[in-house]
Amino acid sequence: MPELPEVETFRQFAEQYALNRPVRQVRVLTPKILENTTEAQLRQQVETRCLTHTRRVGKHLLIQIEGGGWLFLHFGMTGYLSYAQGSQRIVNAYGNPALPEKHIRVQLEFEDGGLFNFHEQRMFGKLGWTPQADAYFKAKKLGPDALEVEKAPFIAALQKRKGQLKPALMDQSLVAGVGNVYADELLYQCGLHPERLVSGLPAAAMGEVYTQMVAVLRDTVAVQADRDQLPPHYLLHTRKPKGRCPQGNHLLDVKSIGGRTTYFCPICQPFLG
DNA sequence: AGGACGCCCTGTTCGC
DNA sequence: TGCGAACAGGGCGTCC
Repeated sequence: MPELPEVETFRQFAEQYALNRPVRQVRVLTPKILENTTEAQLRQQVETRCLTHTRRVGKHLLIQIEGGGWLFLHFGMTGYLSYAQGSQRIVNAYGNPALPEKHIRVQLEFEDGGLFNFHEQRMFGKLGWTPQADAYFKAKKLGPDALEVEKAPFIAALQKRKGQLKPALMDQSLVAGVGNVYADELLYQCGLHPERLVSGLPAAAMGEVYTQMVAVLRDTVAVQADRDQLPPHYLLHTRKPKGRCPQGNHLLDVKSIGGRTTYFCPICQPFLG
């Protein structure tokens, strides 16, 4: 499930493998993955040119094309990148070399024979071409990136919200990049119940939400989103049915909140008004 | 208008 | 044993 740390890892991967080498050919293996873009348009915009820069806001990755425009990538819940050179040296993103070499939807072949692949099993992801980065982010109604936003504006935005805490944090227009898994993680680290109403939350608690959001996302980016390398007190290690709280061994509770499966510790995250 | 909810999609897991 | 139902979930459309 690519959230901010995974997509940041993809961005770094793209920086390493996809920039500054002329594209010989674009292969669209599954045209349905394209958004607001035809195959012919994509080829016309990318072939013979180099990719020059990357940008990321939340879960959206943009790669600038020499001479104008951007390639945009969204990874849905099963998307990832890979790179292959020759018949050996297959490299996968986010610290997971075991990802299958399957479900390639779009492939860039460089002049030097390198292959840069966009994989997406479940087809929730999208790829396409857009002329302007900022217009793209605006059209997607993205709020500030969760690792760029500062504390005061984050708290101010949260204070305007009603409803439950977890769905608010997952709203990409409030803050971009937090998905289901890291929303559960940061609330666990805060000791806050995911159904807690935002309206009843003191500003100090919102400050703690901010602090843990940034800490969890930074920690995860620092290990290239390889979750096995995260500290043992992280919930995501046991975030599964019959899993137990890493800090107290309590049986985790699981329920659907805002339409998403939510894991939390009923002891460490008690429900308060 | 903001919040709640159903749906898209496909591979895997579960239950009868 | 085998097959169909349930499930996972980011984002968008729809409804109130």
